Amino acid sequence: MENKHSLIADARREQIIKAAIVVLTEIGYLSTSLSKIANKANISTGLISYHFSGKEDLMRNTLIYLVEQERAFIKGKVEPKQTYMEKLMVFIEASLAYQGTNRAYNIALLEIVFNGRTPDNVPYYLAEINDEDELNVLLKGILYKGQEAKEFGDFDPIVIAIVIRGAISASLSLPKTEMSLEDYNEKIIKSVLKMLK
Amino acid sequence: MENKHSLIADARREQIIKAAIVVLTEIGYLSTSLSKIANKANISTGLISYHFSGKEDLMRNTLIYLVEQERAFIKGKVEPKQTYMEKLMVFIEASLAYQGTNRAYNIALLEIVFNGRTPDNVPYYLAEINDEDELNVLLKGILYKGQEAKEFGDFDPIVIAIVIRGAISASLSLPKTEMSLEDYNEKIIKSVLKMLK
DNA sequence: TTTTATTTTGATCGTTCAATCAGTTTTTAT
DNA sequence: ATAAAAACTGATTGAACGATCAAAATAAAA
Repeated sequence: MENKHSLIADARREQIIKAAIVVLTEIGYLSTSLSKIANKANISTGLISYHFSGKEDLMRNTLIYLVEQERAFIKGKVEPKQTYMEKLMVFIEASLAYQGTNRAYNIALLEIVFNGRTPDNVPYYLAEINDEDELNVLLKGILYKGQEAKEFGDFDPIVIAIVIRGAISASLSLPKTEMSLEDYNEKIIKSVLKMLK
Repeated sequence: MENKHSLIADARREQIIKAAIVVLTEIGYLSTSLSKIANKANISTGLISYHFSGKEDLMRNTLIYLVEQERAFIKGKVEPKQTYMEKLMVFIEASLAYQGTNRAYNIALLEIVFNGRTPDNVPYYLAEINDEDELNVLLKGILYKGQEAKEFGDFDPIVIAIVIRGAISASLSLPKTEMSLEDYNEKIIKSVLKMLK
């Protein structure tokens, strides 16, 4: 049904989304307006409404775009690895690296997650989509299969997945003076390994 | 300098803050307006401006109020304990319990943290106040002193503190069907103990 | 009681915003 | 070359908001 691919429209939509990401990062969701996004993209305000059904729709599509970027990056690093131990370590390393090198993307994502709402008016950050979140599924899968393959010991994959993802998220507000991302990565992996015993 | 205590004014300020918490939880920061808060508190809009210098000021004071509530609750549970191991376990348990029984407060806090900004226009969630955060100081202190007292093994208290607080925060979006708070508490403590070895 | 200070109201002002749409330009199809 | 469709502009509209303030009500002080 969604075959209505116009290359021009697709390129324009991506341009608008990228402008939205920049504006969100610069001034936050609260101050972000369609006219500021249009200005950043050097287009008219009406054009945004032409390509998106409204501000909510633009924000939802921007969120989808941001999630997909991160997902593709991490999945691409994890898949080639053979053992589940390697997959897990690369998952953590790639997640931290992505956050470090794409800070603007992460901030924009947070701004949307904590302000945007689903069509039922439920905040994204409270919506139970987290379960279906592909990265969560990937991580839980690694942990579970690693147990089956006797690479890991006994633990609840759901809980450990939550802990690992929490540790990754926290890297955003790492006091830069105290610890580098590399140090943090090393220490997190060390701690995680203890939990897998 | 701040001795200007009028009991009437203080009570009114708290009434406004509590109304703000309810509105924030119900409709989120984005949709929260002074008139909606005034309406919830059954007062006129102008009265809010009389007691607070503006919307930002009200939100900042509401954040302070919310942080203080949680801090007092947790610190009250932790302090009576003797060993650092006990203190740590109670810290986790009390944190989870507070989040479970004060969901509205937690949601309001998140709404402000992810939308409010410091006077320098830095988002709270990116401001490096996290270090100075009293609960963080408390937790890091427990871990550090527990090491000194040979109750715990070798690890970086800063990293472990981040991991533990991340796990606590994540409880907000725990899939209720999959796991109870008690289960989660038990499993988190089990995992944390492994990390302290 | 009278005066003064504090507290409260509610209407109003200027601003910002999302959305709309009539009209223009550009692209595509015939 | 012509017609039709798609892409785009920018001004406008109406709603919501934060802030302000003159005036009213209440409380405190004299």
